[in-house]
Amino acid sequence: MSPPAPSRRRPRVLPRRFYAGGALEVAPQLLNKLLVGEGRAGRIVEVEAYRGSEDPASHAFRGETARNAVMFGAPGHLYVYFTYGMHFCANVVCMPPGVAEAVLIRALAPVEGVDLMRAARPGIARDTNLANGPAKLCQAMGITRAQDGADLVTGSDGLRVMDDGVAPPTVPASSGRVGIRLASEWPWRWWVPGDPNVSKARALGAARGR
DNA sequence: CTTTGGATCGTCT
DNA sequence: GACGATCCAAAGG
Repeated sequence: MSPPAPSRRRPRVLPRRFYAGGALEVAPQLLNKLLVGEGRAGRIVEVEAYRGSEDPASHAFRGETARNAVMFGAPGHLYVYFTYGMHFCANVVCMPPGVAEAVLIRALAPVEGVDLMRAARPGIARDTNLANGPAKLCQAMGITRAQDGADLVTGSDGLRVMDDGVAPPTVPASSGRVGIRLASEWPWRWWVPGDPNVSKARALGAARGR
């Protein structure tokens, strides 16, 4: 009898074709992948899908502007936006140029460079509070509008998404999307069941999973 | 533990 | 001129 195969292997960059499909397929597949950069790495444990023209909650719903231009570009790039006058949030762009779909990364489990994440978020006591929210993880990873458009496949801007062999959950937990008014009931939020780094959503309707 | 309000400014109407 | 794909501290149970 040999022991069970280890779930981790040397991390590999996800290929461009990983992002070729729609946000609804890519989002749950991104769970347990690694966001790597700036000497830091975090495992993606919570995501949300946004679909441009068919989704009234999407930044791309009303067409292309200077802010959301990256969403209309090639897949595998990072769309970073500024909101609430002080926060950044990061999305992975899906689908071919001209079709604006993206996956918002909502939470990371810190994996590497925790000291750097702490330095970027002074005053945070517990590791599970370093990146358990879309703006928190940008702060922890050092992501700002300077990384808008970063290519996550070539890593030319210092950021990559990698696969270390940990599979996505067979049955991810899901619920409606957080913090939006229109179409908030659409079940396009997914997370790794039971992970302590998943964000604490404010008042949210019945969630499935855990 | 939960609830509430303030911070702060780019973006689009 | 209004409103966020949010976070945090403070106050109450």
